[in-house]
Amino acid sequence: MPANDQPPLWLRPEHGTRGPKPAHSRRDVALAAIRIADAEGLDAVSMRRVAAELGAGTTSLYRYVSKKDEVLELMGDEVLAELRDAPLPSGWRDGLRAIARLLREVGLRHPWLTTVAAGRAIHGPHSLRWRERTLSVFDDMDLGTDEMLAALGTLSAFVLGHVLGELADREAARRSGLSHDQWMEREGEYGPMIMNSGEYPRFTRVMIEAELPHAADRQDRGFEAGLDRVLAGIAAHLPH
Amino acid sequence: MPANDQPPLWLRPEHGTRGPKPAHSRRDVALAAIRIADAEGLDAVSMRRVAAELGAGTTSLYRYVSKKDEVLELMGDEVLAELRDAPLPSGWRDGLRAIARLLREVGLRHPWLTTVAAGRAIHGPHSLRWRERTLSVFDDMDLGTDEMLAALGTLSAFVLGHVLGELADREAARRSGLSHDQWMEREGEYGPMIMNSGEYPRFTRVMIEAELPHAADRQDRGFEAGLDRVLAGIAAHLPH
DNA sequence: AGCGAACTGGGTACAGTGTTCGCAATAACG
DNA sequence: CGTTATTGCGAACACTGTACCCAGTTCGCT
Repeated sequence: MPANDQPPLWLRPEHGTRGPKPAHSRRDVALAAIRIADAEGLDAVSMRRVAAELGAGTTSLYRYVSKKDEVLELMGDEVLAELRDAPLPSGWRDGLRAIARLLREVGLRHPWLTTVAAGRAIHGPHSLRWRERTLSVFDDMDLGTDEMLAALGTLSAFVLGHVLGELADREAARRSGLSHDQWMEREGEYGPMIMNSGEYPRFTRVMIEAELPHAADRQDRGFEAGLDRVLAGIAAHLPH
Repeated sequence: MPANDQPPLWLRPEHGTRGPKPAHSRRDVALAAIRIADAEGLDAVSMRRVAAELGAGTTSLYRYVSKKDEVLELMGDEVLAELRDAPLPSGWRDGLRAIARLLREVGLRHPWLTTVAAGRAIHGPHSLRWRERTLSVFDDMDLGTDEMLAALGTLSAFVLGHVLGELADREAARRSGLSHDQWMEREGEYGPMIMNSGEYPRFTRVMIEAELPHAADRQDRGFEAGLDRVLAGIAAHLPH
C-alpha cells in the first residue's frame, strides 16, 4: 500500500509561479489525447504518442500529470465541455430525455468515453458544471434530494449501459482490424450453430421472428424504447 | 485491414485428433485467468501470468487461443456457468427482478466482468444457455419477440451501467494502490472546493441534504430503487 | 544587482507487454 | 512403418509506463 504523496489532480495548481512558463497546458494535453483516441482508439493513447502529438518530449508529460490515469481523467472532463451550451428543456420529463440523448451522443462520438468514465469519478470543472445542470431539471419541483439522485442515477445507469452495448459491435470490429461488414459476417457464422444445435429453442425463435435486430436504425429505436420505459418508471415513483 | 484466417473461437474444435493430447483445456485456461483477475484485477491477466498459473510455457497458450482477446472471451463465458443452477421464479416481473439481481451479483463478484462483457458479444455455450433462460421468463405470456428484446435490453443496460458505477469506487481505489479508506479520504478533499466555490449551488445542496450517499448500504438501495423504476417502466409498456 | 530556490524540458534505462517464428517431440492415420 | 498433423515452448521484436537524473530558465528576496 504505497503512500501517494501527490495531492489530487484538480486541487493541484496547474503550474508554479517560479520557473519558466510551461510550453503547454493541461487542456492541450487533454485535446491531444482526445484527438488520438477519437481517431485510433483508446489503446493508441500512450504517453509517447500524446507527447509526440503535442510536440513535446515523452517524459515532459509528467510535468502536467502524475500518472497516465490522470491523462484519462483530463480527457473525460474535457469532453463534457461539448455539453456546456446544449439547452435543456424545462420540465423534468423533457429535461431528463434531453440529458439522456445528449449523453448518448457524446458517448457515441467519443467511443472511449464510456470506458474512461466507467472506472473513475471525475471531479473536473466541466463534469461538475454538467452535474449541476442535470440537477437543474428539478428546479421547480420541490423534490427531495434523494429522489433526484434516484432518478438521475437510474437514468444514467441505463444510458451508460446502453451506449456500452451499442459500442460493442463497432469497437469489436475495429479492435479486430476487420471492416464492419467482414466482422458482421464472422459473427453471422455462429447463427447456424445456435439454430441447428436445438438447445436454444427460444433464442432460435427470436433470431427468426424478431424484426428489430435487423433494422438499420435498431440502435436508435432500442435506445428510445428503453428511454421511454425508464422515464415511465421514474414517473411512477415520483410524488405527484 | 488484415485477413483473419482463423475461424471464430467457438466454431473451432478444441483440439485436433492427430498429435499428442493437449495438457490442458480451454476451461483450464479460463479458470486460471479468472483466478488471477479476481485476485489482482484484469490488468494482471497477461499471457505470461496465465501460462505460469497454468504451469505451462508462455507461448503454449497460443495452442488454445489465437489472441489474448479470446482468453477474455473464455473468461466471460465461463463465469456465466455460475448461474447455471440459479432458479428463476415464474412470472415476468419476479423473473426479471431475479435476473437483474443475479447479474449484479456476478458482476460484483468478478469486477472485471463488466469491462470484458462491454466490448464484445460472447457466443460461448454458457452465455447462450443463460440468454435462453432469460427468455424463458416470458414463456406463459404470448408476447412478441421484439417486446421481449426491448424489456430484456432495457433491463440489462440498466444493470450493466449500475454495476459499472458501483465498481468505479472500488476499482479506482484498487488501481491507485490505496486502501479504500485512504482513497475515500483523497476523494473527500474535493468536497470543500466544490462547496466553497459557490458555482454549484444545487450540487452543494445535494451534498449536504442527501442521505443516501452516506449510507453504508447505499449501493444496494440505489440498485433496488433503480430496479423498481425500470420494472415499473417495462410494465407500463407491456400489453396487458 | 545578484544569488538561491523553484520550476520546466527531456534523455536514458528498466521491467514488463502481446505475438511471430522455428524446432523437437509425439501420436494417430493410410 | 512412414507420413502428417499437432503440441509444447524458447528466442526475439517492437512496444508500453514511468523513475531517475541533469541542464537550463525564471522568479523572489536580500
